[in-house]
Amino acid sequence: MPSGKLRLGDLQLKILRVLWSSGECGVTDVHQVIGPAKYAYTTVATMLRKMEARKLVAHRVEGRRFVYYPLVREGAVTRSAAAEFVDRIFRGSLTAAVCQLLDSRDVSREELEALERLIAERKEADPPARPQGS
Amino acid sequence: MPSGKLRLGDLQLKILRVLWSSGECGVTDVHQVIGPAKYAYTTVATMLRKMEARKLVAHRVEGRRFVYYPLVREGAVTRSAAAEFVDRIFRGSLTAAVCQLLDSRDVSREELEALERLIAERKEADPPARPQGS
DNA sequence: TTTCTTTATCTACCGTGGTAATACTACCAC
DNA sequence: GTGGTAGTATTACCACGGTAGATAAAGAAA
Repeated sequence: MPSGKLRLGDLQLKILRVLWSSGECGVTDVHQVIGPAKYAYTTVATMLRKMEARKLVAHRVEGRRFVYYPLVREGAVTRSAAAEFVDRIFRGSLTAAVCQLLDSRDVSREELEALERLIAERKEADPPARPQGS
Repeated sequence: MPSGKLRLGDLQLKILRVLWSSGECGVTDVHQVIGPAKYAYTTVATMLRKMEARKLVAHRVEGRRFVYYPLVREGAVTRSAAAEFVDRIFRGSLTAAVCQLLDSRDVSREELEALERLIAERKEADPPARPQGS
C-alpha cells in the first residue's frame, strides 16, 4: 500500500515545516527555527536522520554540513492527514467531520462565510449530474 | 485539563466504538465484534487493561467476567481529535482544514449541500454582535 | 475426580516518536 | 603542532500502541 504510512509526529511536522518554507537547510538552521530552548541540537539531528531513513527527507553534503531537504510535499502530508482523519475518526463521513470541526472551536462569522464560499466554489466546479454541456 | 492526552490508537478506537454502541460488554464480546480473525483474544484483553490504566475505560466484575464500560464519551474523543487535527496540521486554520478535507476525497453534491446547511445553521445560532453568552 | 473450557494475568517483544548525552572528527585559529 | 569549535555519528533510554504466547485459576462437563 503506497498510500500508507504518512503519519507524522509533532516534531517531525515542525521540522518539515521549516524545510518546506526554506526549501532546504542545515541542522543548525532547523534547530534555530524550531527553538533552541525547546529542543537540544542532537534531538533535531537525530530526528532528521530518522526521517531520512523513512524517506521523508534527504540530505546532501556541503562541506562539513548536511543540508536537508524535504522529500514529501506539504500538500501530500496535509491531504493524507485529512483523509486519515475522516476515515479514522468519522469512518469516512465528511459531514460528520466538518460538523465536529465547527463544534470543536469558536468559529468567527468571517470564517463561516469563507467556508460558504469554499463550498459554493466546489459546487460550481464539480457539477455531478449535468446533462447539458457547459 | 480538558485539552489533555486523548490521542487514541486504531485499536483503541475500535474497542471504544464497541463499548459506545453496547454500553458495556465483556472482553469476549469486544473481541467478537472487532474481529476474532484480525486480533487475538489476549490482544484485546491487554489493550483493555492498558486503556483502563489510562482511564479510558473501567470494568466491573460479573461472576468471573470483566465487564468493561467506557469512561470517555464519543463526543469528547471526536471533539478532541478534531481540535488536534486543526491545530496540528493546519495550525489552527479551520478554513484551511476544511479546504483540504474537501480536496482529499470525492464529495457528492448531497454532502456539499448538507455542509451548506450546517454552516447556515451555525451562522444563525451565532449572531455576530451579542454580548450575552449561553 | 479428572479433564476441558473459559477467562484473566503475566511477561515479553517490536516499531516508532521523542529525547539527549557522549563520542568522534575535521577544520580554524593560534 | 594544540586547542577550541562546529558538525556528525553512536548509543541509549523512555513512552506507548500493538501484538500475543504462556500460565494460572475457576467453573463446567465427563
